[in-house]
Amino acid sequence: MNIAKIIVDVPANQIDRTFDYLIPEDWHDEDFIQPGMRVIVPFGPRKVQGFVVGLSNETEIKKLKSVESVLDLTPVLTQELLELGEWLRDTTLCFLITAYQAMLPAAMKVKYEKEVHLKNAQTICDELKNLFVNDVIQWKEIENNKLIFPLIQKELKKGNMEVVYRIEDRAKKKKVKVISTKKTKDELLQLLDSFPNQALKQKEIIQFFIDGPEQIELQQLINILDTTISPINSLIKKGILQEHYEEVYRDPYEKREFKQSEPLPLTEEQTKAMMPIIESIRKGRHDVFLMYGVTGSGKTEIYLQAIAEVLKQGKEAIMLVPEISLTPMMVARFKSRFGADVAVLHSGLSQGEKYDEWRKIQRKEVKVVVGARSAIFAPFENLGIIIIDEEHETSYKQEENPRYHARDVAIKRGKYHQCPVVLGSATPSLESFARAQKGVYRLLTLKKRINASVLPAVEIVDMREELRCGNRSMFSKILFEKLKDRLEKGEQSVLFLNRRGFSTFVMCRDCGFVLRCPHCDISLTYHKHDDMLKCHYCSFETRLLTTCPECRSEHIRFFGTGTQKVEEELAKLLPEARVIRMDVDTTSRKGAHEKLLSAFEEKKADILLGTQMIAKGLDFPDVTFVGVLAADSMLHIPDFRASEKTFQLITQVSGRAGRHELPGEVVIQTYTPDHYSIVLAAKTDYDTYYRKEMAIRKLYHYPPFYFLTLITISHPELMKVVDAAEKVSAILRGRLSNQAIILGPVASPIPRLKNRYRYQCMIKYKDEPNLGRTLRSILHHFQQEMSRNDLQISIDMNPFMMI
DNA sequence: CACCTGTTGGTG
DNA sequence: ACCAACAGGTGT
Repeated sequence: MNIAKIIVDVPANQIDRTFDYLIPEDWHDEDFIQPGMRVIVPFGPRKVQGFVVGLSNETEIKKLKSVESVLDLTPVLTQELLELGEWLRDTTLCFLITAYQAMLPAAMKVKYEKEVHLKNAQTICDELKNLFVNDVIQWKEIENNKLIFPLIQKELKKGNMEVVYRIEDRAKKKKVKVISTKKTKDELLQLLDSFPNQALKQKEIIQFFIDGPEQIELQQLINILDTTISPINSLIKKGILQEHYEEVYRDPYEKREFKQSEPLPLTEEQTKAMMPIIESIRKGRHDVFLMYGVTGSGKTEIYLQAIAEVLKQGKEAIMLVPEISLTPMMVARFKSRFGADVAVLHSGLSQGEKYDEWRKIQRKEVKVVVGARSAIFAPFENLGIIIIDEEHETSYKQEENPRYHARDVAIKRGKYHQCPVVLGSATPSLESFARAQKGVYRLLTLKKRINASVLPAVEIVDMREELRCGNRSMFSKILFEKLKDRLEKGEQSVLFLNRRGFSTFVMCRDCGFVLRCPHCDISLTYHKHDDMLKCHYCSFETRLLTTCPECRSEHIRFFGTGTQKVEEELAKLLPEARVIRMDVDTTSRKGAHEKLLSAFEEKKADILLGTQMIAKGLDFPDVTFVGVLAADSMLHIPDFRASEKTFQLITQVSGRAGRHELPGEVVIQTYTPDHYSIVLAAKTDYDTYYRKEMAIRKLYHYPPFYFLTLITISHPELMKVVDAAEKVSAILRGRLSNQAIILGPVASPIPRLKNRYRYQCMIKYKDEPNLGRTLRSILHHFQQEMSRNDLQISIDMNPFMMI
């Protein structure tokens, strides 16, 4: 085997196939190069990263180039993952290289640097020479410089300089300096006597090595002896100490202690739900379970015990949790049960920390992974179970290429490993529940909360009625009463509002002009603390205007309520209440999320006010009241899942109340108190909701009755978009069966985003075996315009975001 | 004919 | 994607 088949890191249509490379002779006999390894190969005039996907002895290519170097000593992708990548390519229409990159931590994607190196320095004038640092200059620094660039080009042509494509592997292992002694303890003792007395610190250090360990981490030594590096360096210079580097893992949880926890006793209902899973694990069967259990019914304990069973069989487990509920609480629960067997992967970690957690998995040093979406690609080779908690969460769908759904990947991997997949939720997605009803998934039901707590009492408040009664504030009378009541009792409340910022739009009272993002066709949100208007879809922000740009009027008013305004309002009405606000604006800093939550847990605040991110998984014993300020804020978005999302959100938020001894109460404020998703969520009547929603989905040809594919076409010029969109739809109509429903082209719900006009086509279909090929040929057809003319066509074969 | 600009084909 | 080679137009 002297030829490697390689997928190179060039995400383009024509390159999305293997290229053959010669394996250098020195690596032949030992089978050094294996499929799944990352390599560097020459590609055209440059060098790129690639993945070895196969080996061979023959090739049709005459003039083979050789593999330049390897980045890994052992494969980073298993055979299973290599095949999984092909499946992803086919099911999500991405490039194979994109699929492979998605499976690995970002640190393993190399960085490309284009540099110019000085070769014959003496022939080059000093002016030019001075630009170079150590005979090197970055291409980026000169490519746009009209004066210098031509001069450099000339020198390149003459051969006095050369272009070098440098590749940087970001996957740097963290190393620490370790200090040890060269001498024996007796020698050290002798040295100590002969040491000058003024070298106090040096003597202390020698004493340390006489009493203590053979070696110690430099930083620790400095801490323990409360010294600096200089006496240590002196001792090294004297040949008494020596330094070397050791590789360590960045452990994000290093400073925390986890008390060992034991399995909790299960209720009868829990046991009944768990047994089929255990059986499936023992028999090595690929069953998909849908565990439908009300909030607080103890699903997590079942997960933990199922995982324990898997570990007993010597196998591994993946547990997926939505990004926002991957709280320290959740991590602690796993770490305290499984100790050092757990790796955690989530977005709060730095690139290096993620890489280290991943490496623990690869080296088989852990058996359990708890993580967000991409943890589904954990390179385990002996999987015993995959669990997806809060199965209905939309964050399991990746909204960029590869546009995969972690649930689908989980089932695919479960099939490969012949292991069970458990989907858990209090509000299952219609897709999953429908499959459970059909018997495709096995349904496990938990109807009771553990520790006998009852589901909270829910009250719906009609805000139109409030307005009629003269209450113009954002709090209904009853919600305010309850807030005050909890405050007096010293119990905690959670307030939920799915809008960040201060005001959701700003309008001129005189002419009705609404301030919009110049790039996005979206109204700007006012943020009070910095007095800025911000676009929540791109990074645009601008100072608040005091006069209307249209009519010069000064009657600019704020409309719509965001979390910042609620916070301000609370400070006015309940000045004694301590409020923690949690939204993207207060949690963007690293660790802020965690800090705010633990402050609330330690009862340093009375009210937790927040968006989306406080809806899931939080479990605080003293929270007895939950207020949903605007239940319909989600209901009116242009998305067929709007009502499903509303139902789920209300149910989830309500579930935060009264989870322990104290009973909980929930108030839901809405302008549409009769909407079934709100009424039924208040009653926690999933079954009725399911039936009602299914009827609507059937009527309007939506999932789970039909499959969807959404094609979004965008371009800076409107005409180009319309033109391309019409062509796309024509191709679809020409190629698909007449059972497929093709909608559009129409302008997208957000018709302009980041300076690009957007049109879309939607396809609803039941069975369309030619769809994949048709879509590929569309991409093929437009590939020139896409690479040259700024046209973008994105195809989502199972969209969750309709904008 | 030098120089700029946009297009086209190929990458093993 | 990125590059090199090519084609065609402009200007001195």
